[in-house]
Amino acid sequence: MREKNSFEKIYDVIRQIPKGKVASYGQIAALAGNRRWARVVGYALHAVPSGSDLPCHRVVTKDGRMSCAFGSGMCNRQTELLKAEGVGFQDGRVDMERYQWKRTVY
DNA sequence: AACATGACATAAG
DNA sequence: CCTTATGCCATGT
Repeated sequence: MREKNSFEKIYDVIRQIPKGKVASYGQIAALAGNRRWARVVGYALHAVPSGSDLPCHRVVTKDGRMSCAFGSGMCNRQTELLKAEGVGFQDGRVDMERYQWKRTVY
């Protein structure tokens, strides 16, 4: 099974997301190497193997909202999980300005 | 190889 | 705010 490079990078980036923070698809895609991978990121999460440590609930859209396409209406569950991690929500949306993970760049 | 679909982003109306 | 269109990449049929 030859793992695709893209997926590995994407998974790696997502795994680096600290607790209590969230990252958007575009953000992850950009950190993975290309921002056009936003779709691939979504596909990667959909293709994530079961039992992975991938905090998919920390991955949100640019609106700070999930696409509700997780399980069967688990979208609300993700929000709860994030709140439990200390992420603040506003109007059903994450306060991206405060909780969007900003990769410590040097 | 071709077409269609997708857990997205951005632009334009 | 919503819909439509385009881009980009991967996967399934």
